[in-house]
Amino acid sequence: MSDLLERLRGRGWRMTAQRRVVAEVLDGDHVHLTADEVHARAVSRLPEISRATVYNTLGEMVSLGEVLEVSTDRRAKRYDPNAHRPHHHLVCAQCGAIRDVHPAGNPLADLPTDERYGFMVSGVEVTYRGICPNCAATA
Amino acid sequence: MSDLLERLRGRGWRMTAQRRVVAEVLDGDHVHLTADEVHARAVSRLPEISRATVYNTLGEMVSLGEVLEVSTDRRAKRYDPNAHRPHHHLVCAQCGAIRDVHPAGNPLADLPTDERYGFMVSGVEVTYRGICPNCAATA
DNA sequence: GCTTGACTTAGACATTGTCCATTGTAGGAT
DNA sequence: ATCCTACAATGGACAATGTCTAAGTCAAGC
Repeated sequence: MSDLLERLRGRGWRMTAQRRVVAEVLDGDHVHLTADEVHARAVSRLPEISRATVYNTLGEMVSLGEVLEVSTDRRAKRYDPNAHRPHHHLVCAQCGAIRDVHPAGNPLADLPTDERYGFMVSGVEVTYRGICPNCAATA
Repeated sequence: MSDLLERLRGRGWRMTAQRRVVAEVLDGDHVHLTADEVHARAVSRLPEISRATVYNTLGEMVSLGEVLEVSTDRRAKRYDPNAHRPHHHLVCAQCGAIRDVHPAGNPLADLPTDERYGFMVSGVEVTYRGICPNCAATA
């Protein structure tokens, strides 16, 4: 079930109840929770887990490259466990729903040398914005 | 000098000293200040301008479509006066420097229908990340 | 079953942004 | 030129998100 948990264990992570819960909460496709949402769900399984621990644990997972930080809106970072398949995001401007997408083309190749200003360009994020079917129907 | 100021005046904006200062601070190319940076520079010209006014004024300019909100890092929104030529951003992962870039290609066309999940896709943001020449030299 | 260093906790603190009631003022009307 | 009035600015409280620290707790190796 939890591939994420397995990978973390394989890296010699000290396995605590708190970390297990955070990893379990984050597992899946199209999962993009904020730190607070992760905390809320973690609390429902492990009532005494603290906010600081959730933030720490998420931060460590990001450092290990097992989870991606995404910021599709300005309110809070979101955490995406799907770190091993490169992908971009499609965000509903109204309700904030997020889907992972895999566009054709390679944006990195589209940035000409004379537009790089001498930077060593290492990555690119693409965020598509629109209205999801749900919000379009309700509107 | 200030095209931005001219455009705003043309929209029937009530012109106050505060708004003038904010518009002047924001004018130029490759300008991507945070609200607090705008406030700091505005204060040096108009000591009694308040934070709330800067936030309000920036928000209004964004609503009018004369200024873009950019969030290249998670710390604070940045404001980009270059709203009338579509462009994307190249960000230094170390020092946060930002350049406007104009990549070839059209990312919107690269998103296949079966990856749109029924969304009405209206826009796309592309953020390139790398290390700027300055930081590369110091490293 | 100990020991130890890493992990967790609670809460104070920092940063960024928003709101509201009050005061001030730009720009049209007189 | 002066007055009015709606719109703008002020400042300070508040909210949301995230970070830090000191003290207590526990997983994992011996």
